[in-house]
Amino acid sequence: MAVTLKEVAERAGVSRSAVSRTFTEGASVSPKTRAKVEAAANELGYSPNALASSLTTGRTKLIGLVSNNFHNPLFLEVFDLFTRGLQDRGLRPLLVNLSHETDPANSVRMLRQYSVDGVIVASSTLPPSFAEAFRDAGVPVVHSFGRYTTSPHVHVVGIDNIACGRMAAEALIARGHKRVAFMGGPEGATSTQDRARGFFDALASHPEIEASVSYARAYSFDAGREEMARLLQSDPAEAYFGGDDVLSIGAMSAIADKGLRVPQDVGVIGLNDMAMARWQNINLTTIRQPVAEIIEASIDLVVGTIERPDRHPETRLFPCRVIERGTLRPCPT
Amino acid sequence: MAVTLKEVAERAGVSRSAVSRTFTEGASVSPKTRAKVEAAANELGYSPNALASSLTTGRTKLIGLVSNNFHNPLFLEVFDLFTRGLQDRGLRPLLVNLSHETDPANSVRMLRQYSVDGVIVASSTLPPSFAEAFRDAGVPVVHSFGRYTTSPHVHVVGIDNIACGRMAAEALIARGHKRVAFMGGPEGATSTQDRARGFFDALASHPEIEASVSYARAYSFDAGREEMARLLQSDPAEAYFGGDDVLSIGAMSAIADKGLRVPQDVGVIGLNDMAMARWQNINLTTIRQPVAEIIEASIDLVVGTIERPDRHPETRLFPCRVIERGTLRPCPT
DNA sequence: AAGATGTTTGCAACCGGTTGCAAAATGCTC
DNA sequence: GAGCATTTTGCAACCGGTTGCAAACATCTT
Repeated sequence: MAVTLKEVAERAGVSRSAVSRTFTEGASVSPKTRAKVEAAANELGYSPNALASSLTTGRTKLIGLVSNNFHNPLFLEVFDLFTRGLQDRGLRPLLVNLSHETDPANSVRMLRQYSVDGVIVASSTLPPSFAEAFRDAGVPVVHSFGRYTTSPHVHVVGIDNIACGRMAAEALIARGHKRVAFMGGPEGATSTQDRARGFFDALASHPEIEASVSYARAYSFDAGREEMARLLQSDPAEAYFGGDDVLSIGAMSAIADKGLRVPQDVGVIGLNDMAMARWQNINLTTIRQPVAEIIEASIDLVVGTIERPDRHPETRLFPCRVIERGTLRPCPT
Repeated sequence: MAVTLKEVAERAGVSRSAVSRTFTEGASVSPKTRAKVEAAANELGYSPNALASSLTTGRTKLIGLVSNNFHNPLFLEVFDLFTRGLQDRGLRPLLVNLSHETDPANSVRMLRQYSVDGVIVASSTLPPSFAEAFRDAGVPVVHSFGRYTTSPHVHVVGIDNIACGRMAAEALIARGHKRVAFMGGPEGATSTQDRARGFFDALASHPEIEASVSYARAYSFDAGREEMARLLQSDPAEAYFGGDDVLSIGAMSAIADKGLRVPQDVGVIGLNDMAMARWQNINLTTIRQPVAEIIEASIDLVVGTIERPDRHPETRLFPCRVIERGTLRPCPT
């Protein structure tokens, strides 16, 4: 079915090597043969088989894009940016949906079978050991939206979740709240753990402020709504740091159902700044995660590691900032 | 770096063929050699190179998943289901983000370079000619969420958008509305054209009902909001069929800002039933598109076409149904 | 015009597998 | 244990490319 090198070579009256070289960047071909080859290739509609060439070059230009966040609207933006960013560099994303899988062995084996040049693990909930399994298998890897560790074994790109937690606490303090709370995602998610830690760190120097914590069972609307409904049954806090935007939106839905107003009765600050947060009917005050920068850096890093595999593991953290909208009362002036 | 067939063969003391055959379904190997080979393979951590074998078998198990809908929350569900469904069948999705590209030539060339076994075009806005370009190149293809045509040139799986438009009109009529309107997505999108057609078809037999139409510039929150804000400046209809859920949610935001209530002052019915539609703070009455069934059928169809490439183009349309929630007043009894 | 230099070319081996074929091994029957 | 059918095995060619190497060719000196 497909046209091969050999057919082009015969038609152009040259050797197979000549054809191969015409399609290889920086190979030695005279303008004359190149012209002959290109003419023949056009007539036949030839384009080289990337997989066959990968056998000898050792490069497939395939990048495994591994994620378990297929229910978080932020990740639609993430996939959009990753696929575009990779395509712009001539790379192809091979998507792996982890869903409930937590053992990296299968993913590692599968992606090695396809000889991916590198892997990007895009997840804020997977443990660092997941990405490390790829490194151990000799596959260049970066953990995007991953957890910061002081002695990383793999490249990590993301935000400083501890700093974000702190930032959220400070935002609530600055608004004069005396009873605040952190409503996290699942307790096992690394991002939740870190955000909680930063949140309470910042509050440590404010003993006058009462703080509490609870965890939703998932980063989802329903979980946020349920958890907030539960919280509102007893004595709720004045303002909540929701571990994620969707969670916060769910929480706000429970607050509204209870007949309370946001931000007058209960304040909410989210995290992520997904597209939906700025919808006027949601208008969520939140902490913005610079998704585009994180993704750019992740791609740069994986490409860099492909070129120099022994490169030292690096952590790139991007600063977040509070986006003022309507779910937190203004700072007293 | 990677372990090869040859090394396993040497270690097991057998020929390369023997090793190949142990990893090939249904090949002839004695239990004894199989055991030797498996032992050696385990010790070395060998797993066969899928790309190399594809050279001779002609199968890569790669499926191109082509889409331009990276801003529609429904498509997060779509990608989730596609990736899982493909993985469950041992296939690997190679994701292609079309963004602004409308010429299929590049995608076709690229996916042929990677010898994908088949392609799924997942888009409700691309014209049929897009998928046809793959078929013309000899690549098995199905257009998922595509437009129904009476004499299809490629497999199409989706919904009957004309029937959906009709269903929406009937829902509004049943509720006793006398002034209704269709607020579509971009006028060029095939899905919008068909939904409009069905909507007005159904109204043709109800001359007493006044109907109007307008188009938002995109299937997005902002576009829906803008368009509805414009509509509300003059004399609005009693109830709107929004061409899509996100569009409808945007429209409702404009309605709320104007101080009008849904459904008492203005009714809204959407289309898709994306996860968000059932969020209690949105609670959108909408027409449900059976996404999971569409995706299952798409995968079945592309797999079937890979096995029998000359298979006659087929159209599989799935029935939609109205999901009653809170944005349309109840039917008078 | 011969020699030195640089460029272009084809040969042949290789990348990591698969597979048709014939030889070797095995299992059965008598 | 010979004779036969059946299964298992290895050889060698092939899939569609790339690349080191040496020969062929072109270009430039002197």
